[in-house]
Amino acid sequence: MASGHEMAMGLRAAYWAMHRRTEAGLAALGVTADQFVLLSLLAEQDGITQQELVRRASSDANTVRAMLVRLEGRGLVTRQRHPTDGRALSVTLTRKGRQAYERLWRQGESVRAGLLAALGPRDSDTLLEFLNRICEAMAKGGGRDRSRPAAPVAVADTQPNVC
Amino acid sequence: MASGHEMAMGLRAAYWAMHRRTEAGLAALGVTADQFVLLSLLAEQDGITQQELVRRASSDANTVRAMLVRLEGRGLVTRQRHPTDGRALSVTLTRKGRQAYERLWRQGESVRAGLLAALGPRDSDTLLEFLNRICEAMAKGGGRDRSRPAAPVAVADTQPNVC
DNA sequence: CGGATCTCAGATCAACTGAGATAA
DNA sequence: CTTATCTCAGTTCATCTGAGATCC
Repeated sequence: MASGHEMAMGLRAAYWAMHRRTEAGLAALGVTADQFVLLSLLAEQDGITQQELVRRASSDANTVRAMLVRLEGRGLVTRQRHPTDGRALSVTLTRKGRQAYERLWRQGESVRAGLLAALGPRDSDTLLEFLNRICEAMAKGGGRDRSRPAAPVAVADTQPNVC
Repeated sequence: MASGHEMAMGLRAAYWAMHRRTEAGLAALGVTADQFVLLSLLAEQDGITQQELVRRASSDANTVRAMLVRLEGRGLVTRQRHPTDGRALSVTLTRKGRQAYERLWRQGESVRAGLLAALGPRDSDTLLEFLNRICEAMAKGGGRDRSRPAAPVAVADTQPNVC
């Protein structure tokens, strides 16, 4: 019978094993696994704001900014004022960034294949559902709020959440 | 149908959600979530070597050393020469360390309860099995070996592995 | 005005590299 | 001699805090 502590340690072990393998595969191309996450989110939907990247990458505003500054310095992304919201920045992959992303994606093929092969299609779906439930459970109540008293009466979440 | 990329992102999201909640809960007691992992491994089995901690914590020898130096500086652990292997150090919780660990453990109760409640006992077992399979799959082939040409003909692993 | 988005400075920690000491 | 364990110096990256600018 699994304890909460075992689940936590198992999650940790699996995440780090995956992260290290990804990192090792991508290192030759000069991009970290975390930076690749940002690039892949931009490849999926270009022109989203930093805030959106923060949410989707399960990260932090300052961290994402620092990473984007590095990526921008290497000419992989650009940041421009958002057309309708002057506070926000709209982040886009450059041509070079997209080419780099495609190479990185191919480089990570073996990791993704390994994940799928480890569980098979059926259990992969189940795992994803379990992980989403955990993410939701962990997001509730412990989120270290950086927005003051939280949204008051948000009727429905219009934005798709990471969980 | 889940893709390898979705599994990776889901694993990332779940791990970080859990990690952040743990970190937030433990912050008041001046210990990071990663340091707590070491303390909990020592509470489970005292007197193990740094190398053993590295394996069980899914970490790195230099990282573990740095963390132990901090913990030792705060009087939570001690390190002494291993009785039979002069190369190794045997790490132990001090009285203060064990007391701190017990407080930290209680502080993390809500996180562990949240994990269990999110899946229930049956699915928790299933998740643990999935995570172990992923960990094994990721450990194969991509481990960035720091031991030269790898063990040659190890008949059976005497040490329990993290995966 | 309050709230959201981003910037900047600064600190801490974790992760890693590479070289070396020591012991098995 | 080779391998394993740990030490040490130094680097990079990610994370987070807190203060402030700007815009909605």
